Amino acid sequence: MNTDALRGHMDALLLSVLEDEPLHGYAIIEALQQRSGGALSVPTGTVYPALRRLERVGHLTSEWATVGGRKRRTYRLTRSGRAALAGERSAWSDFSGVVTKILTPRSQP
Amino acid sequence: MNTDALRGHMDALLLSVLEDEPLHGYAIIEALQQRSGGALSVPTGTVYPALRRLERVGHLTSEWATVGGRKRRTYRLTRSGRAALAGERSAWSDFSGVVTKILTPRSQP
DNA sequence: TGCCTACATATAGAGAGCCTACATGTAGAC
DNA sequence: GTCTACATGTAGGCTCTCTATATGTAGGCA
Repeated sequence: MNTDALRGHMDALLLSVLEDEPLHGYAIIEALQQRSGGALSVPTGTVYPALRRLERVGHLTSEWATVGGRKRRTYRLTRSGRAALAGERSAWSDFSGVVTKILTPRSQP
Repeated sequence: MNTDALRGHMDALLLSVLEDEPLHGYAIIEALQQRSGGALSVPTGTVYPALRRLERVGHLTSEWATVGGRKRRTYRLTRSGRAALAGERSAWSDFSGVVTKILTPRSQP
């Protein structure tokens, strides 16, 4: 799937996978892949900058950890992030409803 | 609604409103507004360049007409455009399914 | 007569955000 | 010793949408 279509919805996806538990970047990519049934393969060059952007605006916080000799930066939703997620869900609902409506064929009007 | 979220889906919408009948740019904008129940207000600076782009790649053809002293450029789907529309619908179905799945809360897993 | 709104098309410049490609390094399997 | 999986990050480019502006006609109204 062309993730270019995700433009503008990436934030929602990232916030959503972080809702239940904190994760590091690599794990987030895997979570997106699993939850999409393998359809979504988001490149690292998209995820890492996006996570930093979300942290910059206050929706995420991060801390470094070392697990098995590897350094991980684990991201966690802030209160603001949870609010943003709720907003994104609502926006997605509206948006997808409108697009679906317009895309639905109306052969016999 | 923020039409920036439409990035990547605008083509699908334009092709879809042109499916049943040829329309000119201004009428396309009104059609999008009506079909969305007033939620979508796409600026002219988005629609006109997009139509030209779709014509350039062969999904649309256009011809000038004068109606009531005003010049209109009426766009019509080509065969390639119909095929593209089918592809866009399928892509939207996949895309929205994946996003909805990931955004759906999973409180009790 | 002059102004305003609706109709109608178009371009320039800016900005956002996603992409590809590359850089760097560890751990463990073979 | 080499390869794959794990793990993070930056640089530069590209596409598409946005805002703002320009141009012009038709018709209503004062």
